[in-house]
Order: sequence, then structure tokens, then C-alpha cells
Amino acid sequence: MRSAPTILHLDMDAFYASAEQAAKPSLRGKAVVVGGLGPRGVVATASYEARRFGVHSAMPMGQARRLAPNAAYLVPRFGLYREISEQVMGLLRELSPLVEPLSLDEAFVDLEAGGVADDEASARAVGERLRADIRAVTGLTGSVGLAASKMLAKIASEEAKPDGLRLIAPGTERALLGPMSVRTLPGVGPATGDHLRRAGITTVEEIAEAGQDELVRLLGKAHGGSLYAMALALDERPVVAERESKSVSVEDTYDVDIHDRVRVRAEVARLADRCVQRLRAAGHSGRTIVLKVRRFDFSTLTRSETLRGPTDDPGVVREAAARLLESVDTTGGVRLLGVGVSGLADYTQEDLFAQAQAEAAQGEAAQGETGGEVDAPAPGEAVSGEPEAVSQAEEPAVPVERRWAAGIDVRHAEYGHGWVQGSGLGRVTVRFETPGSEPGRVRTFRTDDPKLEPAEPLPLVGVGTRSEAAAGAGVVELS
DNA sequence: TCTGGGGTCCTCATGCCT
DNA sequence: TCTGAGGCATGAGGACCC
Repeated sequence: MRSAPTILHLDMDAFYASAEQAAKPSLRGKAVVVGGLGPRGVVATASYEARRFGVHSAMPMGQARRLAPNAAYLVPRFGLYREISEQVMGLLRELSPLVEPLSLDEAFVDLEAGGVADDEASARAVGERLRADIRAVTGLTGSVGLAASKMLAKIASEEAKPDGLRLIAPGTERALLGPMSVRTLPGVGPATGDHLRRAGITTVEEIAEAGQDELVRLLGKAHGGSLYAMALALDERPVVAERESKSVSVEDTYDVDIHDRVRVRAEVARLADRCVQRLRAAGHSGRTIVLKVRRFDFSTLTRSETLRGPTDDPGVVREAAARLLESVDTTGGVRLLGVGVSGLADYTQEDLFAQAQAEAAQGEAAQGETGGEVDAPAPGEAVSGEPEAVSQAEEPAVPVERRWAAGIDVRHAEYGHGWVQGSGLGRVTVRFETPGSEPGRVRTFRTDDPKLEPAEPLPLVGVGTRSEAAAGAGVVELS
């Protein structure tokens, strides 16, 4: 391990919820919950105000609504979060070429590789400057952890939350980790935590005391070995800038279990097509097709098939998924279906050739069946659409009632920019405000009002003043 | 209370090949 | 020709992470 705390871990605070609060002045300081709004949705992020009611990530939405009935419930807008994330990652890359994003709101940075920090004081200064820059550029707050390894930097940022910085000085790691719960260590979830508890191990110190042999006996070679090392604060994992993805998958949970086998087949075909779209967008082809089925009782099974060579041909993936489905009993109903491709490769000339052939053949076969392809969205998607969900070019010729998911941006010909606060019974309620404005007024329209249309999110900083955006996100105003 | 979506990694079983 | 060991690929499932 290094002798200086030059690994930085950044974690944006309540990221999705904070972004929504920054975009919607009327929600600042209020309980905000972002997640799937359908009957089977779960919480993606809760604002700190909502957390006071006991709402947290991965909680079923129904439970969250019971705990915090007056919170604002919004669908996630990944386009907006991705834009903010790119700004933040850009700031990190100014510090070092070695930046490892873990998700939209989290990343490791190797400060030593960037030559910007080589001791405690310089690392701390870099961390504080980064937090100020993030605030100025995005209006949001992030917490920074600094330590000599990835594991410790991540634990440090967790301790720093919200809106703080924590540095773990080399030499103090074991004393700090010792009394912490085993669940603090990466890779210890509910199952492993239970397993260890049954063996009388609840703290990091007790893992270290148990010894490597005992850990390996309890958890297996890989898991036990790495956990023992982590408990001794040994973590040599480097910061890796480029990570190749290993699989691509799509899945849908349905609001109501599907019993009809014909419908199940149609959904699997639809998912296969979506999966191939994603695969192609990433510039990949793949060899192994995976079908995932979660049944009515939440039991999950997967079936997979490895082809002779990689493909990105929708027909091939669809057929393989359909074959796999034949080996699965779906009587009783399914709540989730998924299709994935792994064993990824880059495009090959053969793929392109095969694809061109298949598309030519498919063009003939597909005549007359397009009506079925653009059916109403799956129930699981019905309420989770970003603006494009209601404005896609592939809309059927017969107009359907427009869906206004809570939280999406809209523009009204007379009243300007706003966001959907709620909809139902043929009405949609819109609050007219922008990131830089005062909290705005609410108006209600018919869902088919021609003056109302989906809009792109506005930038969080730059529309109004920078300090307004920062204050709205609950941070100290910059002087 | 009733459990999303998109990933990664690990373990174990099985079959084939040498 | 038979048998067993070991390596490898494949398939299924589980745990974990954000």
C-alpha cells in the first residue's frame, strides 16, 4: 500500500434527488424521492429530507409513500444526470489521467498519477478545491474520501457524507477499521454479513482475529481471502481508467404478472431487439445469449446458450432467446423477463455481412407485423418514461393518450418551461419554474392540450445565478 | 413491506478432451 | 482398451454493487 493518501473517492450526495432539487426550486429543502413510480417500483435515491422519514434506496415505493406521504415522487431523468456526471468527471480528469468511474455519481482518482498530490496536505487541498469546483460548475455537493487505497478512500467518503471531506492518515487504518461492522467492507452484503454473524464475527477486528484459514473455510478461497486482506487494511487494487464491459442486458418488471405464453414470447422478442440495439450502440457483438425469468413467487432462473461465433444480429438473438424460453415453465405467471448478451467481441466483417443478409431476409418477413412491434409500452415502462417516451418517432399512427410522468420537463406555449407535478383522469398538473427562478406557480391542463409538450432539461447552473443554484442544493453560498 | 435495472464476480456441476 | 486425473468450456445460480 502507498505511504500517502493519494487515492481520492468522490461520491455525490443523494445525487438524483439533489439534481432534481437543483432543477426545481419549489423542491429545495423538501423531501424528494426518485425511483420507479409503478406498483413494483423501488427508490433509487431519497433526498436527505426524505431520509429523515426512514426512506432509503432500494426500498419498495409503496413503503416509501407510507413513510413520507407528502414527499415529491419523481421518475429518474438519466439524461440530465448523465450531463451533470460528465461535467463532474471532466473536473476529475483535470486532476489525473487515472479516473475510474463506478457509476454516474461516484469515481476513484489516482492523484499520484496526476502529479497533483504527494502528501497529506496537498491531497487535502486538492480534495477541497475539487468540492468547490463541483459546487460552482454543477450547483451540487459531493463528498470526498482520501486514503492510501481504494477501499479506505471509499470508506472515508462514506464517513464524510454529506458535503464533507475525510482523510484517513496512513498508519491509522487498522485502528479505525477495527470496531466497524463487517458490512463496512466492500463485498459484504446481507448474505455474507449473516454468514459471518452466525460464526460469531460482527466487526472488522474479529475478521482479522479469525485468521485467513477460517475466512476461506467460511466464505471460499476468493471471497474469504480478499476479505481477510481488507480487514488488515490491505488493498492493492489499482485505479483502472478503462474498463471494458463484459455483458449487455435489458430487463422489464411488469406491473402485473404475465400468464399468457404468447405474450411472454412477444415480450422476450421485444427485449431481444432492445438488447441488440444497446449492443450495437456500444459497438459490440456477443456469443452467449442469456434469458432471465423471474416468476410470480420471485424465484429467478436463467438459461443461456453459447453460439459458435459472436453476433449482433437481432434475428439470431431473438431466436436463441425464444429457444431458451421453451425450456422454462412459466405457468403461474412471470413478473420479470430479461435478455442479455455476454462473451462480448468487437465488430467483425463476418458479423456485418451476416447482419446485412439477415436484415434483407427480415425485411420481407416483417411486412405487415409492424403494428405489433410498437404496441403500447409494457406496464413496467408506462410511468417511467423520460420525455422521449412520449415523443418517439416510432409512435403508432393511431394517436394514444399522452403520458406525463411526474418530474419530466415540459414547455407550454403560453407559460413557458415547467415540470409535471402529477397527472391522472385526463388532467396534468404543471409547475412553471426553472433552475434559476423563484419557486413557480402550478397550473392544470388537459393531458391532450396541444400547447403543452415535453422539453429538454435546462442547465442547472448558468440560467440563473451560480449562487442561487448552489444555495438551492442546500450548500453554503460561495462568496 | 414485498422487493428495479444494469452490471460484475465467484462457485459449483457437468461434459468433453487429452 | 479401459480408467483416472486434470484442464477447459459451458451453464446455472447466488451475492454484491450503485
